[in-house]
Amino acid sequence: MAANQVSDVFAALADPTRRAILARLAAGDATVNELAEPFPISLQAVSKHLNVLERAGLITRVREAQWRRCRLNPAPLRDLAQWVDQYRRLWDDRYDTLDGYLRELKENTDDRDQ
Amino acid sequence: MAANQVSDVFAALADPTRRAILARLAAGDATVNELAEPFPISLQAVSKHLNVLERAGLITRVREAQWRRCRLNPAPLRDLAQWVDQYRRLWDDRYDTLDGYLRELKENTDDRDQ
DNA sequence: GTCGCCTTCAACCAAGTGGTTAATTAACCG
DNA sequence: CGGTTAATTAACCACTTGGTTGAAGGCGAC
Repeated sequence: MAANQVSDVFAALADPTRRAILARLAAGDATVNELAEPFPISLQAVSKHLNVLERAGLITRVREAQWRRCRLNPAPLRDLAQWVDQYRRLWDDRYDTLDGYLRELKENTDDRDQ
Repeated sequence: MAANQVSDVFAALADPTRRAILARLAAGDATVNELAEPFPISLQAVSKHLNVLERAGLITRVREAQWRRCRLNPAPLRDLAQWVDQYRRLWDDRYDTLDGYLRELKENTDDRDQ
């Protein structure tokens, strides 16, 4: 995962509306109208949020007749879980020494990005 | 974890400089000057980044003589790991049915925030 | 083709962000 | 006390962001 992609994913998740959209999409695909329905903002604003999520790779949109169906793409979330796992030893008491050694080894080889 | 705190943590992590500062602090406490040294930006800019990290709860600063020592606080990262774990079933094949049931049960009780 | 629905594009606005330089505060040292 | 070092605050700037309204594009139905 390149550094700017990490930034894009974090930035996308920094907005509560976008997190709510993701939560909705976790339950299944939806159209833009369906996604916009719960929010007190304009459809255009939701469309902008979807652009941000798409640029971050968190969703994909496919044309389906006159609708554009949105689908959650979990890959960046998986990468995020890996990223935060770099820091697990800082809070996880059950993080044993061998496990810690392996993770730090991994940090120093694959994980050149912060 | 309140919704705005989640947002603050994600927003704080959306900047590569701030992620690099966290990575440095994971190796041990440091002063502002020590943290600023690797970056091509002014000390004041680093100080601003530290404010953002502090507001997000990711670091704490304590006065020590004429220095101000920065320390990483892993709690928000732990919360983040929990947040992203809500979505684990979407990418993890080894996510079995019982585990899934327990997690969704948990989502519907503690995790009212998106 | 024309109407209507779903969605996006364009232009704008207020507020926030990441950076700068200059000034200020805080603490130690002589 | 005065000087030095560490760090923050203040004021400013260019750019981004999240929202708005209005216009336009795509597609199906008639």
